[in-house]
Amino acid sequence: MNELTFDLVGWLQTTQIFQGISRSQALNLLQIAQFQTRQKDHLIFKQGSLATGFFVVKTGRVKVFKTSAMGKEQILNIFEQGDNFAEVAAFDGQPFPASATALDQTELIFFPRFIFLDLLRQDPEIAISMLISQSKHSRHLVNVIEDLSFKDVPQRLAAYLLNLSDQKSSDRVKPINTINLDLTKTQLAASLGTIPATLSRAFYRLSSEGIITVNGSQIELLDRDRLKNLSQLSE
Amino acid sequence: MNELTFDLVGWLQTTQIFQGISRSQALNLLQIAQFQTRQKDHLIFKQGSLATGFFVVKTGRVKVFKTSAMGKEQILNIFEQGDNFAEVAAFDGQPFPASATALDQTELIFFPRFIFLDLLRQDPEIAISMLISQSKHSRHLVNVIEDLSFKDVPQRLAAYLLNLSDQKSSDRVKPINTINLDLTKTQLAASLGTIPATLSRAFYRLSSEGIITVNGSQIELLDRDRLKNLSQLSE
DNA sequence: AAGATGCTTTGACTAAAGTCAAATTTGACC
DNA sequence: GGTCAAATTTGACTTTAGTCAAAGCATCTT
Repeated sequence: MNELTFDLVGWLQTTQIFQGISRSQALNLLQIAQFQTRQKDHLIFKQGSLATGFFVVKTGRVKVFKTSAMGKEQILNIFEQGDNFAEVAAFDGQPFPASATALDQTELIFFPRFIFLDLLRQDPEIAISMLISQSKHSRHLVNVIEDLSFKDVPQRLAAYLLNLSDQKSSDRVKPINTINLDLTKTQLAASLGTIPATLSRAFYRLSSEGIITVNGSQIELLDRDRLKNLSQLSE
Repeated sequence: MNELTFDLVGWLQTTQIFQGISRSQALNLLQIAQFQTRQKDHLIFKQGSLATGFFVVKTGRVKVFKTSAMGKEQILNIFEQGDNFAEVAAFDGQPFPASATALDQTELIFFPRFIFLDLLRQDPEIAISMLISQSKHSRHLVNVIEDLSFKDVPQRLAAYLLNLSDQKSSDRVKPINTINLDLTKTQLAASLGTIPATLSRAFYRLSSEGIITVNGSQIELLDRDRLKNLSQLSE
């Protein structure tokens, strides 16, 4: 057991999906797991290709997205350290319903499908963790549908900004109102189901109404109440 | 073991989620399961309420949907005989992300959360069935997002009609081109993320272009090729 | 520092879909 | 068969978002 492996075991036990796993199980898993790295913007898998397993993000971020025939992109989810993704395809054995690329330089751990299915049979607790994880992903997808169906672009932006601020403020008493976008505006547009030009106008609208201040990727939330109101009042 | 119970055991073994379950396990399950019926249009659960388990549809159909502050409805999924739904909330213990009502007179089997978790621990195969089922549901949600983000209303309608026709034709050599809508047009609008007025205009567009004929809820697909083309060429 | 590349913003325009209300059709039930 | 309520369609209009192209910024490299 070299030091690298030792660290990984402990780390793996902190992930959502493998919390509660035993050391020896984790070690077994890591024998089988494949370590991969991806440079920024490089492909991890492509929509329609055959899925042979799923991934856990060791470092960096991954975007999972669909591309339309006309080249529009819709980001479905962004995964960070400790998140697992692409379980869907790993379980039903169908092709990936979406593509994935690295947003940063990224280290991934890949778990082949069949081996993982064996593990689930041995340890139902992992299956339950996986079910919980899938539930979270489903909730997120339902949220995206809700946003697309009910909210206009400024409302989706307002909701995104509040969310981002809440995330960054999670360990504080008072919320942080000056936030830095963790995505380029082009990527943000693709997350919100729109295009850069329209997002730009949404930023303009919110600033001209005095709700936020925009300075490049630094956004200041001037009026959380109005922002919240806007994000909830929908079609 | 009365005759009713006997039938149910066999039936339960044919559902996606309990296929492969043993007779004795199925019997145990049915001891715990709660049988419910709902009249047409009656509520099954409401968005935000606490989830204590999940359902299997015995007969009838169930729509799962979100409602916006302004009263617009977005149907997320429609479940039929043998389908399970609301697992998401059953697993993570959070409130239901959406509401559900019966589309027809409906018989449901309800499985309480904790008892089901026990079962998963005893029988990992059921956990795997559940993971596969969740994967299917996730794929469906991704499809809805794709439609909302990439397709205009006539395109979504075209895709829906083709899909419906394919479903009904599944056991035939030649596809059935005369189909009956299984939803009212108001419900269909809510499925496609639009409103009745807009859907009506989409039906008009497709008929005026000679792609379909509309006669109330009976639709004839006149030109499958153009329909397919339309449904795929997107933004 | 200059250039090149890629991201973002803006303008002018078009197209899509929603709003609201009125008209019409449909189906269910006496 | 007639009546009512609900569902659907239509019309006139407004709002929202997309298209396309040009201009403006930023950043990274050499």
